[in-house]
Amino acid sequence: MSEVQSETAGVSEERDVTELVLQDILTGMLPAGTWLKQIDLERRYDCTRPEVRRALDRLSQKRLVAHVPNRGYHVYQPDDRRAKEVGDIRIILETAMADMMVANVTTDSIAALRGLARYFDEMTLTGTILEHYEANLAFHRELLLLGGNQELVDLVSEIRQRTSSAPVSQWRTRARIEKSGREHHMMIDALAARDVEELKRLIAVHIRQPADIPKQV
Amino acid sequence: MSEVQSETAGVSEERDVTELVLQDILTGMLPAGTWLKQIDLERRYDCTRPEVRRALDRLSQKRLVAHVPNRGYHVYQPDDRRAKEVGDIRIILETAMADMMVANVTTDSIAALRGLARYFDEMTLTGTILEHYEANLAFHRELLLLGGNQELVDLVSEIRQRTSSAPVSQWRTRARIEKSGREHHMMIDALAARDVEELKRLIAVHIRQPADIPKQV
DNA sequence: GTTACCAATATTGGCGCCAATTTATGATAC
DNA sequence: GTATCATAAATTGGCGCCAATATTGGTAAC
Repeated sequence: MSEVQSETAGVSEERDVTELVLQDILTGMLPAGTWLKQIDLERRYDCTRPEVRRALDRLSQKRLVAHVPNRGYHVYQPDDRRAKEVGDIRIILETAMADMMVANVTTDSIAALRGLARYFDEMTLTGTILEHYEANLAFHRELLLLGGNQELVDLVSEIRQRTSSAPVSQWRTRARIEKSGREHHMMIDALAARDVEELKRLIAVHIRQPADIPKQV
Repeated sequence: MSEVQSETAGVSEERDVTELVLQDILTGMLPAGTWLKQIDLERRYDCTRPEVRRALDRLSQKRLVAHVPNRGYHVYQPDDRRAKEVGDIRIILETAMADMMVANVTTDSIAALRGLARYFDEMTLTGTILEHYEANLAFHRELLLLGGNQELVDLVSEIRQRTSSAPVSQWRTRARIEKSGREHHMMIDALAARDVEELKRLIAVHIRQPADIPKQV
């Protein structure tokens, strides 16, 4: 009864292995193409074999890792065509919500968004990759929530993961990250000004991540 | 060695249990709210415990069944709000593709669609619920394929399953089904006429499934 | 020196058992 | 007669073992 639940990081032990592997893929700690040997994961996350297997199965359902029968699982190699298509889908969904967002916006939600945008900027400087990634997610989640379609919010979060498995290539330059931060604030401005068309334009540009990425030869 | 593999449906034995459970949910053979006891499924599909568990885990990831720890899994109770939201998402995605569809349409694709629409009509009369469901899926898949976004096709197929778990309520009346069949052909007509706006309107109406369903009191 | 084949090792993946928890049933007390 | 508690049955879910398969390294032959 009076048993201590955990020492310090007890909660993290409790957490699902799937989440841990997912995070390591998203942060680039497990690069694309890496073979995920069950024994390695077992030791890495200090968990049992069935837990590892369930995590791998779930991630392969989400198409984040690929499964080759009798060979194992490896991190999905990002595909240019797929990345573009997922980007297009996100633009369709998120710009379609722009009207609703403007209709539902309040001073409170503006304030909340501004706070999340600032938090993102902070994390750019002081946070870990994961914190930064999640700050970005939180902002876009809050923004989309204004659309009033909960299912759509979840869906976008979901498909977001499908190509962000290439965090290195997309978030490489500091210039790009800082541009993202500015774009967040510009979106809030457009929202406050009730300018639907400008908001749509900004969302599309933001998702497309225009090719200012220096082609490393 | 000369052992007979199976009596008749030998191939179906080889198939994934997840698919089988999914089909039974979709066809209404396992109604919403049903508790899916592992032993029952084990016997029903003649498979092992781990197979059942993996199937249940996958389906709960897809939000088709709900998991209550230490209590088991049960078929998801369809939620009106969610159903509406998923419908809205489908309308956004599928109407957004209308321009591309019209741009990419050929006489061959018209012919293929016409064939699938006719096949759907046939299945209305002679097919099983599953065949009918799949004929419908095949038509919409082929239609969406014209949009040129493979990821979007898969995504729609996926989210389609999220609410079609209430097949009874949506496909109840024969009148509604026949109306669906006619709408398919009207979509093809609009496509052949390169009429984007009409196509969008038809898609929206078709997905929305206007309330001609007799409210059973 | 190189290539092909075979053996040893490592990894995957299927299967079943047992502990923990929950639910149903029956008995007893009020 | 009803409510409550205890005991028994059933169900879930965690864990580990073992067979099947792929990979790697070594050896021998050309």
